[in-house]
Amino acid sequence: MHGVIEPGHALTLRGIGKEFEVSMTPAREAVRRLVAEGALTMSSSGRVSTPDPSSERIEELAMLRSLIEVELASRALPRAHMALIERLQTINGTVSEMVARQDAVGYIRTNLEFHRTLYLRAQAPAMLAMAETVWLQLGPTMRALYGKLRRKEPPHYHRLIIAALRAGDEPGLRLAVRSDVTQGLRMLAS
Amino acid sequence: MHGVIEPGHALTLRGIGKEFEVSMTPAREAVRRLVAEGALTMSSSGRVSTPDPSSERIEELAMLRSLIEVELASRALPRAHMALIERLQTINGTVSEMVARQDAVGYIRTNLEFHRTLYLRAQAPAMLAMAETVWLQLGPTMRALYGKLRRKEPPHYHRLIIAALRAGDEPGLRLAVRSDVTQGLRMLAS
DNA sequence: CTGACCAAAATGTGATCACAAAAAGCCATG
DNA sequence: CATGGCTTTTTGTGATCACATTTTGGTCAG
Repeated sequence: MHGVIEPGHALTLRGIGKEFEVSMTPAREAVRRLVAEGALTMSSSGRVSTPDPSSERIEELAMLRSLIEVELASRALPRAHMALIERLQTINGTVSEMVARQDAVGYIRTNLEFHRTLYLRAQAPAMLAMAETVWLQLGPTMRALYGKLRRKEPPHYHRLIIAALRAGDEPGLRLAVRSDVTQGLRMLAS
Repeated sequence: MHGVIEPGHALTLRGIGKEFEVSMTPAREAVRRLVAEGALTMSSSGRVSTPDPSSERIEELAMLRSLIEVELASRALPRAHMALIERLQTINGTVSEMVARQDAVGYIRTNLEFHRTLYLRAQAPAMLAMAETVWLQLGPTMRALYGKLRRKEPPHYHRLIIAALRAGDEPGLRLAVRSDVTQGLRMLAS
């Protein structure tokens, strides 16, 4: 989810087992789960690797993020108090720091933390779980994306999200979230 | 997914293994996958059972169906030719037959087949997979719902969907799909 | 240098087992 | 008749093994 592993990287059950000092059985169960969630892909022969989605699939996943996360943000809006907004600003500061430090994994992690913090307020665990499933599928891809666009400034749309939350502006919030989610991935898909 | 098992039904690894004439290992892997997809829930002690979602969770899942399936239908619309519409009408006839026969499982299966047939035209496998994951979570619940409302007439909104497809009416299609998806589940959630 | 072929190594699968924890019965006690 | 405690049974977990298949690596012919 955090882009620690690049797209298309192959994994083996025995390798995972050795890495975490367990036998093949727990490694197999973990891999099965991750495959079911789309975090890993399994070839016809049973080998697993991180997904390397086509641009069409990336576009679909971006649309799913947009659909689900806009709804989550919208549900979080009426419950977003000052303490939450301040927390989001703090996290956003960390995001900027990661950008300045050129830390791809740190950037992805804190960026997702920003979104998750907001969406937790929506009190919608099933929808949040679904959103996180999509994040899982996009993890390696987001890392590759970060390497491509070499951004130097912190995310613009995060500021718009915070501003819309502060103003209680629902249409503005929906637009800002959609833009933030779509922005980077649209570039990678093309 | 088809409501063969009622909500809250408990399953055991050895029982599943015996039922399908395999050892515990394949049963475990299947259960792990189904738990990851939300088709089964796992207690803290590792026992698995069919989900029996709260009304809040049902409402969330209905919203997810609505968000995803409206988009799928919208994408399928420009590609929906006469052959597809006729096929949908045939399936819809089978749905009516299942309603008349009071066959809950048959009704759920053909109803989902109606939706899947339409959405396949959207050429969006990731979105379709996500929708099917939601169906999986709602399977047992839909069976319980069918027992509650004892419907006698075939689904009204399916006709609206077909009519909108025929007319190329996108707003009408979106509304019809949203209504069809929400209709039954809203009743169960309350 | 390239490609095909073959041997060797690596890998996933399914089965079985021992063990600890949890659930289910069961019995005595109030 | 209900209830608390104890025993028995059931259940999931992790480990290990044999086996079939796939992948890999190297070698040789063209």
